[in-house]
Amino acid sequence: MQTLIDVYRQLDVMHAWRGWHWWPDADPFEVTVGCILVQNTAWTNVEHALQRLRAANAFSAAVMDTLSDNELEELVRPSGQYRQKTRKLRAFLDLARKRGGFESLLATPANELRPLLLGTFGIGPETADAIICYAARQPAFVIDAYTMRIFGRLGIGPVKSSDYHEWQRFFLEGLGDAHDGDPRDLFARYHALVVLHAKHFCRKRAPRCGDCSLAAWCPFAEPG
DNA sequence: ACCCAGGGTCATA
DNA sequence: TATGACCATGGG
Repeated sequence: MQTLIDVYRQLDVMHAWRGWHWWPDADPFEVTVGCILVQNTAWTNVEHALQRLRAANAFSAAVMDTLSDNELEELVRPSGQYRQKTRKLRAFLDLARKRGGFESLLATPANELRPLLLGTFGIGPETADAIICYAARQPAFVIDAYTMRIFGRLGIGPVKSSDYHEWQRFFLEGLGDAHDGDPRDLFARYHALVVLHAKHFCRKRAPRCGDCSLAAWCPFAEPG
């Protein structure tokens, strides 16, 4: 039986050469906006929206707040569900303002920040954890459809369940003390690798993951 | 011409 | 609590 750290190391060596890019260096507000825009949406579409926001110089809570609904909708349109997402961004901006600004909000400790985010329209468990992990840079393990798909196929985790917090508990307990160093880095990189891996190897309709080293562990892998 | 993507909300039973 | 409709654009 493979531990979660085993899988992590495997993913790490598999994708290190690929030159994967993620968000750690990006502006926290841009990351936050991306977390909301990417909901059930292909990342390429989000890129287009981010591009437009950049061109409009809308990447601060203060500036975005001055935009009308119509202006914001047009900027965000390529990411799909643009009216919903405008509402969601608006709700987040309201929260930030109530908490003394964006910086102040993200500086709030995770155990206090998470409920605040979850109480905001358009922010569920995954988006909240993604914001805490990648924008606020505080420890949070993000679970998404990819995570459950990959590990479900590997036969690891609460396989029969699709409950977010069951999966999250499984990872937090499983990683527990098995790592050294800052858990923020492990959590952030782990989820990033899962997403990257799934994009390349684990299509939704495919019965199992594609031709990767994890296939050796997959119970559905064809005998080699 | 489909199929679906790094979810979340709301209505119904 | 557990499903299902709905959101909506762009890439494969």
